[in-house]
Amino acid sequence: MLRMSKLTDYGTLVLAQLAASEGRLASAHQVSMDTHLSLPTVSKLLKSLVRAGLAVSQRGARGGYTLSRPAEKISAAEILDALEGPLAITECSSAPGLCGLESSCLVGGAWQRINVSIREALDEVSLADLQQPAGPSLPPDRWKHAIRQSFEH
Amino acid sequence: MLRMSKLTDYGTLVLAQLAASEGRLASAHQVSMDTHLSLPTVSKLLKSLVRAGLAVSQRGARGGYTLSRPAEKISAAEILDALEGPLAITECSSAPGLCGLESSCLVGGAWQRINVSIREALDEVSLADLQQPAGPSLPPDRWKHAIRQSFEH
DNA sequence: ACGAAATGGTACTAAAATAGTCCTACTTAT
DNA sequence: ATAAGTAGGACTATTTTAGTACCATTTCGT
Repeated sequence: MLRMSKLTDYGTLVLAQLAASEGRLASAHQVSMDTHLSLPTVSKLLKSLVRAGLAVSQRGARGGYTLSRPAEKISAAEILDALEGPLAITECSSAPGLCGLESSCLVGGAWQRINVSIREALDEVSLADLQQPAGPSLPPDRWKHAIRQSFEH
Repeated sequence: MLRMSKLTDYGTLVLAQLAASEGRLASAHQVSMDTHLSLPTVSKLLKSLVRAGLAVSQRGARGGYTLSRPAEKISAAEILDALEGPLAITECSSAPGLCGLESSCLVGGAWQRINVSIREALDEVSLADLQQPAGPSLPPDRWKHAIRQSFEH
């Protein structure tokens, strides 16, 4: 239903691999081997991640990549932002005025509100969390009512 | 960041319009006028919505569409499902075994868990909620910690 | 100083998903 | 009978996404 691109998914793997390297420099080649993703793809992703400030690079022979900060301080939301850009759940929601139907739109900012909610929630999930082996398959019930509550004012 | 297709967004408008017609039949033509969306597009959407069971149709002259149930009983999750299919946030997450990297994948079911969480939350939002004029711009703080909590076990 | 091993940046191509339209068949009220 | 509708599918164009390749730049090691 809600989708993120394959590249973003791969990007998470790449970041997880860097996290697993614990501060040591890892070359694109190495990461490619470890993740079983093609080198050009890994390379492209690492470049984006550096530009976004999630990873840092060391150039030259013996160069490579590391995380720019501990995995605990990198949020899922940042990963999405880095690799998908600041796209919003609907086109209208990225900026006001973009939507020609705005005035007559019955739905107003509903999806937008949901989007904001999801975003804030994703801010609270770190790369370290993403690496954890599968937790409980069903999230707590509180979750279930969370978006709901954002509509009750 | 997380995106849904334009058509799904339009579909929400169409449904909202049907809801606004309060049980009276509305033709595709009428809905098209009211929403300012092109007739072929509206038509296509309405057909999908009928197939998905969210709307019912009356054929023939004077025919048209209505919601299959009150707006309060139609969830945002159902709308997504109807118009986007049961796509998941990542490819892996739609079915186990699809992902060739599964065994070596460090990220495991993390995004999947997030996906489930979002989905359940969206189950609790109704079409009627979506129609409400903008509520508070910032959702309650509880929200902020919701996904977070699904990682604490 | 030189060469090998890296990253940086960009441009390009191919494939897939999306959006949008059109046509024909079927149904029903007047 | 005819007009006003929906049903369904096929088709096309556009846009996104994925993936690759190329060349420039930096740095280590000898």
